[in-house]
Amino acid sequence: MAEETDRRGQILDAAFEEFANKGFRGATIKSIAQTAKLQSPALIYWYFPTKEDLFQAVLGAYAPIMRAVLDPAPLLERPPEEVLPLLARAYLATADRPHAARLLRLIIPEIVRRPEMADLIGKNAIGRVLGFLTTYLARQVEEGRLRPHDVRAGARAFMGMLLPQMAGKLLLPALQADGLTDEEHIAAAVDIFLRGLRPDAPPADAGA
Amino acid sequence: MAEETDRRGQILDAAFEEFANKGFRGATIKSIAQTAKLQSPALIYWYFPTKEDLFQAVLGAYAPIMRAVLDPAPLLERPPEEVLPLLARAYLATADRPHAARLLRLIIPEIVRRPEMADLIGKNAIGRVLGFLTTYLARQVEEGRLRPHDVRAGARAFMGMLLPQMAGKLLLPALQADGLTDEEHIAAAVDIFLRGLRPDAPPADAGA
DNA sequence: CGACCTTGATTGACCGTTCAAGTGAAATGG
DNA sequence: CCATTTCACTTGAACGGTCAATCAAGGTCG
Repeated sequence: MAEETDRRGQILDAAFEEFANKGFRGATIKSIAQTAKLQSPALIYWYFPTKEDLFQAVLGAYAPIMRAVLDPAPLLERPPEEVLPLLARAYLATADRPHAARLLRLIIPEIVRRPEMADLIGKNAIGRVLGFLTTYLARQVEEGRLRPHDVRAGARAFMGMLLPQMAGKLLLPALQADGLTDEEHIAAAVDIFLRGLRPDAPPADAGA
Repeated sequence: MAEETDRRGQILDAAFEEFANKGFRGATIKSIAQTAKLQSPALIYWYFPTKEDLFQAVLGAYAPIMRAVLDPAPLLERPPEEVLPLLARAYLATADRPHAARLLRLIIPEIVRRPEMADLIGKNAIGRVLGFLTTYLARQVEEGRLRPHDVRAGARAFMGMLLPQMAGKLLLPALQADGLTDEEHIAAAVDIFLRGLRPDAPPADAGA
């Protein structure tokens, strides 16, 4: 949209859409050229040496879309009652942002087929969110706001609780049949998680 | 393995492996024929009219692998402390069964590209597990073993808590870096979930 | 013989990619 | 001031390769 005058951006946009809809193999140079309204597919090769390079360029150009979700701000000091709903909301909201949703649909199948991409996403995206949550939970345990537990599992569990809802919006519309809204799910999930980790039986010798 | 004498089964096995490794488009009739050690790819067309039909046949032949996970036995009456770990263990164990793992790797990308498959999986597989969990949780709430809550969200949350661990085994080996074992994760997740839904603070005016 | 199975060669479509020829606007030179 | 060269960009046509699918011919049983 914003790139209509810029040929390179025009191609990048079209390639993004085509790759997201049909996958790397399913999207063809010709179909990308058509989506970009080029008169000839050959033009793509003026800007990108190969289809694979175009794919990587699309990834590089649109990856920053996820930055907001991946860098969960300096919330380390805020209490979980505040942080977790915030995180959950930001997380589920990505499925409502068309570009982010398309990026996810683009990435998921490629994770399955390309080990390097699985490594990249595992370490840089999911690993980072999980890493933040892990240190955050550990900190909250230290401060006595959560009971001691395996924070690696805690982080996985919290992130995971949101995944089926996410999948319902992104991939499996059938899951939305029961009409559970994001806010309802977030409220219930955060409630279960927080009650499950509430330090309601502190040891007698707990100091500050 | 068990089908080596049966040509049709031999092709089905090879097609399963190829489709799971390379996807529908990536696997070719020729590569399937090579994997099945056929002298000619044309033989495939004696048993299956088209590549698409072969794909559907593979799905039909190997889908029953997931039956054990999808039909969670008549556990409705057992208490959650018993049922949830059992369910979680059966669920995560599928990633260790090579055939089941391959089936999942086959299905996931096709869910993204084929809306009909998304519908099929959403309703028949995930929907069924979620459905069982929903009615199970509702029953446990009725019997006072869990506190009242939105059971739709509860079911999603519990299933979801296991997903990151599953993903680590199946798709994103990078997530296994922290060395969290299945049993550790199951223990921690079930613990959080059960404490989070423990009916330990009944409202004052709670009736029967 | 005839039903079932197997094969090598082939077809037509489409793929990613290349290429030589063109375009038009800016830079150059007289 | 205009003619000419230059160069970034664009185009249509074509190339070699691979794909799913076809087919006629042969083999192998009962």
